[in-house]
Amino acid sequence: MAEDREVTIYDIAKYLNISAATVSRGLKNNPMISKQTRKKITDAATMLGYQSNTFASSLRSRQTHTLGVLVPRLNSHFMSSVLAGMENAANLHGYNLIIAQSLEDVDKEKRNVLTMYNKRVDGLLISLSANATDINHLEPFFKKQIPVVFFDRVHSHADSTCVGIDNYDAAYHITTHLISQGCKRIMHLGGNLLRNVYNDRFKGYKKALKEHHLPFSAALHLVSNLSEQAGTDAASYILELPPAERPDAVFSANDTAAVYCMLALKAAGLRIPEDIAFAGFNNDPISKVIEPNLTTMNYSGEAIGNTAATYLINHLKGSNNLHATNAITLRADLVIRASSLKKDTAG
Amino acid sequence: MAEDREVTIYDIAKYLNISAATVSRGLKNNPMISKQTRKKITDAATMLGYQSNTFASSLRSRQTHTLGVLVPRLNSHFMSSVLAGMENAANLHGYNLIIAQSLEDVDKEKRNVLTMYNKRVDGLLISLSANATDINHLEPFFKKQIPVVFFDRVHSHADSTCVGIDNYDAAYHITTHLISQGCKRIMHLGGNLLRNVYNDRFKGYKKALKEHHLPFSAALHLVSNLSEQAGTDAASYILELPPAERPDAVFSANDTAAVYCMLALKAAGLRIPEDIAFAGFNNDPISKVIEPNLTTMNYSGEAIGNTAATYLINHLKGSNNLHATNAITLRADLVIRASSLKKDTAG
DNA sequence: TATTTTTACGCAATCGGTTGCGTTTATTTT
DNA sequence: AAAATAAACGCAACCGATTGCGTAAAAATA
Repeated sequence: MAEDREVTIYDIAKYLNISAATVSRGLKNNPMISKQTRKKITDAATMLGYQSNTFASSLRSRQTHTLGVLVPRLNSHFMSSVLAGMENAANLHGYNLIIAQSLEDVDKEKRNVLTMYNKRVDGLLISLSANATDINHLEPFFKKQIPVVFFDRVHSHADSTCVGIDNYDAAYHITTHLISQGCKRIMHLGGNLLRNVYNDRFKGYKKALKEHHLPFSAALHLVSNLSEQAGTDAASYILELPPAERPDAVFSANDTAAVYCMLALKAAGLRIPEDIAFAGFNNDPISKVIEPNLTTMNYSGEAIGNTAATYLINHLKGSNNLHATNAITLRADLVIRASSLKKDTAG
Repeated sequence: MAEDREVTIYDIAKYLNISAATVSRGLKNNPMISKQTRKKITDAATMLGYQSNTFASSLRSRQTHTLGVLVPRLNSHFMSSVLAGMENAANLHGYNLIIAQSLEDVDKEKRNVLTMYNKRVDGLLISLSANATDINHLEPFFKKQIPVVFFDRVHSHADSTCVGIDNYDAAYHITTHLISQGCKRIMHLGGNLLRNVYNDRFKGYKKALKEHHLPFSAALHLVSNLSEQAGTDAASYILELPPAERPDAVFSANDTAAVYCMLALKAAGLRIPEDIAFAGFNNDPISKVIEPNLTTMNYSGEAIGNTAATYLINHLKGSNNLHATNAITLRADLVIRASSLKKDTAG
């Protein structure tokens, strides 16, 4: 009873007594085919339950309508928002997403890049793993002119565009805010300086210090993976400092480390923000739950994902050009919450 | 200089003066081909920079080595963990993932299912959207014997397997725990009862009540989408109840609603757990940040994702059978934290 | 050495759309 | 009405790997 063979354009052609070529064109709304014929074709297609075979199509046309997405880790609030944004954009334009994670491992990143390449993705969206020192593994893409868009953890390249926020500026503002609250010894919990996001935040932090004639102290700059544990460790570090050398504020490059640092310091009896003010980065859900609520930098992962994917797709469709655009910077705004409010705002 | 054409098995064949058929077989380690020839083939392949064309392969072999993943929302901690688990399993076995989200909309779910079908995924991993009343849209898959594995938000079907936890049992235990702490008026913040996860949790909650001769009151059962807003709304609802009718505990079907309910009640001056105890579900990161820390049900999204994907892949490889297995239940354990500890544990 | 069995490989037909180019039919121009 | 142009469609060769079946060469057996 159930037909085992797939319905093909040849079946439609036979059914309508026309050629398969016409059917193929008709299904793609090729103006070369008359309106009436097109209608007949699409009608017959739905009638017969036709489903286009993407392989045959991709094989011949060399287009997959698939985008590769490579991220360090899938399971973070930020990254899942990015993916949601990308999925929206892709879905809207008839593209699919192949998603893989490098788990912060360059070797896995390389393997995944190769897989994406083999799968002939039409374009690649990538956020680099922590320990990637170069982007030589992307050469096959550049060589074959397959467009690459970096997002968040980017790496400048002549043939591709970067989508993200201005981390330098954001960190500068957040640090300035802490200074405006009267903080003078501001610690920075930073990430791997190989990655632009952490490097830029570090630079923005230093710039703000310098501008306000505050000294930069290496003792107040901790580099870690910004995990929960790293936050807790930072707290221990702070508590072990001689009271006179303790920071009166902490600017963390992400909310997770900030929150877990706060929790440990609160447990040790420190008051926030009176004894030590806090600011994070990301506007992660936990920043609205910790008490006092965490001052942080808000930017939309969904917007980043959506923008990056849309931009890539538009490039593929020829309506814009990656090579002309070096970077797209999205808005990020400082969300001031109780964790950093030392002075009366009424002041 | 740069060759534009792809390197194909024909190039390898020509290079070695053998047939393309032999090359094809040699690349797949077909024992029909002698060891030496195989070696020559693989060597020539890497030498010439050969990359297999998956379309040609898929077109002919009718296998895509791609799994479709369809989830309600990508951006939740739980779901991104699930995806991470799936990605691991898929990557390990040489499979790829095509991921899409339904945004809790059946229509989008239907469209996505169709896309996956068109993309000829080898199998489908799906968690149903909130308002899906049936799974008729999966019929094409069942009809074509393409394996389907449900996870988390499942729907029993003769031809597929469900992977998740025992929500009934988990809710029963969590409610029993609240009762053991002396709570007598336990409210339940539940989700859409169409979905097994919420329905089962509701039933488990009721069973625990009944077993301890506590009356079930519809006034203490709120159904919502369990969002932040829903949690806040639940708090308002509680505060508006006559003091005598107020619950002395809340069991929420997820952590988000629980946490936002707690925040609002705390702001209103209620003490947790003294005035009202709390328990959530999911062990979301926020449950460890809220004060007091939230008692919740912990289960691994990664394990669910990994198990579901692995099981599907094994089925595809023929080493196990979906039809024989109705459901796979993973472990979930109660994590007791301060939000529900009314009695001295030393007691 | 003749014959059977194995082993190793080649032939050629797929899989199902796509597309350059040629051909027919309809429309416009002179 | 004849000629020129445009519109609509068909032919057939792809795209690159897979695989059933056939065959030549090598090994085993008689």
